[in-house]
Amino acid sequence: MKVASEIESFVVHFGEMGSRWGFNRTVGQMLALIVLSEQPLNAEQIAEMLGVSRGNVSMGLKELQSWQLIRTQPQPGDRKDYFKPAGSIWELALQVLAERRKREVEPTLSLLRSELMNADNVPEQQYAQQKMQEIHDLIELFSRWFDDVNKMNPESLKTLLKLGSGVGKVLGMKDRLIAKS
Amino acid sequence: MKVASEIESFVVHFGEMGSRWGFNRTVGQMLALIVLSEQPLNAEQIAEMLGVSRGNVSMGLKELQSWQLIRTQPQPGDRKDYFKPAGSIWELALQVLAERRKREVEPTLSLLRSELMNADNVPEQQYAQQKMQEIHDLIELFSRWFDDVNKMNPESLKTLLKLGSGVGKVLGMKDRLIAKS
DNA sequence: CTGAACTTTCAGAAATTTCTGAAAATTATA
DNA sequence: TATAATTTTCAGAAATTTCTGAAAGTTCAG
Repeated sequence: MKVASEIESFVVHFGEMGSRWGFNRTVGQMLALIVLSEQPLNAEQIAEMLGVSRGNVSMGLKELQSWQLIRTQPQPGDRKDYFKPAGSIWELALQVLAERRKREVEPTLSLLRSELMNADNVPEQQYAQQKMQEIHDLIELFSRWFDDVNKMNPESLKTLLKLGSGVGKVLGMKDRLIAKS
Repeated sequence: MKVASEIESFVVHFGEMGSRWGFNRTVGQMLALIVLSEQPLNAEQIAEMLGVSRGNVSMGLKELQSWQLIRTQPQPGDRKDYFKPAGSIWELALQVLAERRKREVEPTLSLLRSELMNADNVPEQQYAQQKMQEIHDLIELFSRWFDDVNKMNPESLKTLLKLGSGVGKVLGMKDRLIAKS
């Protein structure tokens, strides 16, 4: 791989991690490279730096665009497409979560809803149906929570995350507070 | 697959999803089956129901145990191992998240820390290093948050999730509240 | 229009992951 | 201790995913 060795190990590692986040090794490495590069990169540069084929890079770029993680930046006097991250690190992370929810969580919720809708009322399936209901409710709770906090501005969100379970202490006071207001 | 058809489609779907959560299709299906089954199941029953080999089930059970998602339950008068979920749906979900953090997030944080530690101070890498620092800080923030809320009891956690960004409104009142207490 | 520059496509090859099933290992019973 | 019941292991087979690179497609300047 033709990048500074300090960066290489991160790019490689990020490739491995990428596969946990819904895209394959090479796509993960491509994203890492684009994020760490101050200048936008073209397909040929990426292929060269990662030592993979031009065709593979083309497919990977398409995938990263479908995730809305990168976008093109026209370079004056050059017909090639140059790519840069579609937002800040923070925005990219939220975008990955949002996209995964759309691609994975929504279909699961739909399936569970329709299963529970058409459920026959036979005793030997009641236990399974109850578990499916619990799973549905849990996923929906997480999903709604994410949807909600995703709308917050990054600074508020950071504050919220830093507070963590400390929020619980504040919550305990909420009723009292509201009564006083 | 030898299970009620209402359950089958969920088990199959859960298998697909499982692969996004760190284990393969069959392991995902095995977990779904064990979770939906009121009675503990033995390896032979699972192999039979999913139509996979006994050896495959043995490996899958080992994996689910290493994730601490299932445990054995001795059945009087039967030498076979019978498996059941290691906790409630809620506990299993948190366990998957906790395990993934241990297996994926921690190594990434370590790598980033050591990269940033040994970073040379050469100008052409400053941008990349700054991005790595941002990624590190973001991951650490999420990680700490999760660690923290993971310690909450399920009921408080549910309340917190339901409140979502509504917490923001309460937070704005926090200083005032504390001043009054 | 023509042709050079660039990108995309996709069939087959390569790499990787998962699965099988028979043999080895383990465990309990008599 | 012998043996029957059960689980684990793992080499090779099968399935799946990813990658290559040449051909087809697109775009645009002249």
